Amino acid sequence: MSRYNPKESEPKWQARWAAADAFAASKAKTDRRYYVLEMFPYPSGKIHIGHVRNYAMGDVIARYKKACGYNVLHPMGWDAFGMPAENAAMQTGAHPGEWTFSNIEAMRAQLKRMGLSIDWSREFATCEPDYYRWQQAMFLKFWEKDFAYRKESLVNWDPVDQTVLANEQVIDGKGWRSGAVVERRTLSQWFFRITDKADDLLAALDDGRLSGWPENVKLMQRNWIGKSKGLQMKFAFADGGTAPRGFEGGIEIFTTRPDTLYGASFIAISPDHPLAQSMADDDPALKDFIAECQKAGTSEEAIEKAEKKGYRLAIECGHPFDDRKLPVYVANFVLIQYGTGAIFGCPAGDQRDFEFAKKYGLPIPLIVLPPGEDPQSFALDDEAYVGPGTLYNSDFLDGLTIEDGIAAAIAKIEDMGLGEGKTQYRLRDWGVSRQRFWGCPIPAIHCETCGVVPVPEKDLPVLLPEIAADEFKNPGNPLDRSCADDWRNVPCPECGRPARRETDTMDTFVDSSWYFARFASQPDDKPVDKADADAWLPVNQYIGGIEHAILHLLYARWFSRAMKVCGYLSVEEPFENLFTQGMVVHETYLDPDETKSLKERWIFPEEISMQNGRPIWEKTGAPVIVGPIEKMSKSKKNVVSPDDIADTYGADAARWFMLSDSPPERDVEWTDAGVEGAWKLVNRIWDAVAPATDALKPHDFSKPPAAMDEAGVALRRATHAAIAGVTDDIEHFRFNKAIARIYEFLNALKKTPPMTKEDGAPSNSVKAEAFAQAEALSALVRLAAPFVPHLAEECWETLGGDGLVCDAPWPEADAALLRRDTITLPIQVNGKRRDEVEVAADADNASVEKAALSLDAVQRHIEGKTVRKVVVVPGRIVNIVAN
RNA sequence: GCGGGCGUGGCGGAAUUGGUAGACGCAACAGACUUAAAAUCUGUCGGGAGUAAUCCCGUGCCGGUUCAAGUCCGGCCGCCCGCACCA
Repeated sequence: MSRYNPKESEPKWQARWAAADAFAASKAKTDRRYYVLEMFPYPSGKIHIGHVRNYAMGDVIARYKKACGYNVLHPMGWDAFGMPAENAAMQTGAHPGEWTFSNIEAMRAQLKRMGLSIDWSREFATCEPDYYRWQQAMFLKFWEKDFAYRKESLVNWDPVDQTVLANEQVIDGKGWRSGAVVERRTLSQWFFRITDKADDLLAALDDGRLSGWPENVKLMQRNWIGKSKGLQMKFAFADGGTAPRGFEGGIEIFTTRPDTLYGASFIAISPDHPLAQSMADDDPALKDFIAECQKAGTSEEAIEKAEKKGYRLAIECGHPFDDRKLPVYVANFVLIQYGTGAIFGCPAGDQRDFEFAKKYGLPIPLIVLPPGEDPQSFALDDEAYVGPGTLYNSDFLDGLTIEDGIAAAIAKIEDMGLGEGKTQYRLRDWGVSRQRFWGCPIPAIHCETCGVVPVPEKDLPVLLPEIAADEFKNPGNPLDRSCADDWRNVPCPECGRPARRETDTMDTFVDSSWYFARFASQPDDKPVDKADADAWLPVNQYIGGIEHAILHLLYARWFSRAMKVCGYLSVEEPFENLFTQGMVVHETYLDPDETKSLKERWIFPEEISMQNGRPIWEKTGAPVIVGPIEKMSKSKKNVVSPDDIADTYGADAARWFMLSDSPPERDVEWTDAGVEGAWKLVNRIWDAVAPATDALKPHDFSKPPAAMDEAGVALRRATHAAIAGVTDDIEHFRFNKAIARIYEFLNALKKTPPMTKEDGAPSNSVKAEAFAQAEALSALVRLAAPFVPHLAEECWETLGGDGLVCDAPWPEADAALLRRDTITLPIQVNGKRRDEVEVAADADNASVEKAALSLDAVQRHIEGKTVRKVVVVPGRIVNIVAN
């Protein structure tokens, strides 16, 4: 019997699929369609095993749905703009585009080796003008609709890389890449007005529109949007005469606890608050204080340890309800980004305010009485009280619960015309400007006379200019240097006078916010054709890493809404079902030589061999230190190459291993033993199929023979149980269990005596037993096909199946074979299993009880006792209670 | 600090959602084949007692509900993730 040879088989079947155009999504037949999408890769250079896991999952779904008769769209492309290309350019002097496209070439070849059922005709890269020009067109539309706007904003500025950094890219106050201390600058930046949709983005998480999303992702988005209801109100200055110019009206604050207004003892504003900035002009000490606040780290520890500090201003505010005067501080713990950048301090009800009041000797009026406390004797220890209770010392609020107090206080303030109930969001508008070259140019022109003017649509695309390779070696954005003057200097589209292009490009998250729509429809005169996009969207199954739980998935949801308003498409929620898969992790290995720096001590797994169960470094023959199991990363060198795996075991084994054992949402550890196990499985399937040449041919599977021996019936039952089980498991993303069932089925199949002639040749008879075996093999191959597609084709051909197995229909379970005439019930006495009994499946409780009580083991255990109760759970269990 | 999740053999993990704990795989051990190894096949494989039949214990710990708890409830311990001076 020949051994299965993936090196020959895999390229052969890949070529056949391509020749048959097997995975092209049909444009016409969208009534029974299914759109499977895995988050498209950044072309970093090479596919890693994590990609293999991600795409293998999507491929199982895509192949399964195709077999079920769906018109499947399963595309692939490249998230191709971004910093790494520019960093590579900085190092090598090559154009970022060159680097990107050569990576795409390499990675496409690697992906094709994995045998994915991709419709490659729809492939694109976001850095291609055919893609980004439509992004520019939509940008203009968004601008027109006021979804895109410019504003001055405080940004994290990396002085070495000379670019703005997202908050996530600032680590301990330093740039994640350059390590330079990040500065805070005010820059005029482009924003998308995502906060306008905050309420709907939040509502959809809870009203069933995203019922196909995992709870943890929804929770993260909920927290990120961070809705809180409260009161926004103005504290007037106690002496209007002293108010600085422009701030005469008072200080606007936001609070979620207006019920505690009587507990107010000070007002605090952020160091970045305009009032603080303005007053600092005449107050050098305040200026110093503000500068000091801005220097402080933003890391977790820095915040936790940071002392509450304030600077008392020479102004006071009046209390809205009585004649108290409240001092005004600039305080380091008040954030400009949230609410109004100003608060009223209620020390008794807020720990930060409490610490602040203690430090500056401010009063701490008690206003919430915890349940069961005596108003005369209740006192705070060393903490604010934030729990439930009744309001007191609060005039018209006395005796109310916190909830009622909030409503009453808001009503009163509204009556007085000082403010109103308001909902605040933590979510901020999306800053999309990046001072980078390798991104989608923002189609705007700055004119001294006309201001910021949109590039006329007829002038799109604004292409990235040709830049001499040398220029990339300098930090910063070449678009904003003289080398780009030919591109940068343009006449104003409105007045015709000399003007300058916007040199910022768009955040790459913009590129990935609509690519799924472009996969569905790629007209050459607009972003998408509405009818085509509507026919395919929403994506039925989206699969990707949990690291995109917030930003990408939130931006894409907003972008769909914006596109809908602009008339490009009709869906608001682009992803019907979302699955977030776990990472691939691997052991790390370290050179024991501690004189080297840690960074230099990591060793690639391929340099390790096992001797007597211990890892040895081939280079030295000496043992290495086994480090922790971690996410595969280049820096720790704990990576394995999908190409090497495919060379050794084939793509099928790699795919099988990535989906077996661990549940898909959990991390999986890559081990050599694991992939070897998968390789064994490939061979076991092949060994089961190989002797059965053309075994399918004599049979009409729609007409099972009436009579069959016991082994045949048992095999048919196993076949149909496997079909039902695997189908259910795939539907529910339980690939590890689907695989376990295939193993079980294979074990059952191998226990059945082979039904071939003695000389090993296939039986051409239509004997019932041969039918059962042929049916089992046919099902086995089709059930395994989504996981190990190349092997399945080879098997299908051997068995004499019609056409390609990737075009074959999914097997259907016969319900009659899933039903059992008799079942085995476990029998418990006092909750402990003592025996089991075989009864008719439809036996009534009385006869089951009788059968159970007649068992020897049961009699032994109830001897000398009285049977108090017999619990019969039909089809499940019997429990006899005796004492 | 706030929010969420998880804890099952040597390991990855199953357990139809309250009903036979340990499916399936990996590793290990024993045997068959082989001059030998690899591959393959067969068997054993949570702990303890016993020749055996069988019995006792066992899902992080303590308690509770129930005929019945890995699963539900309360309280601890440990690990992981997200957010974080959000007023």
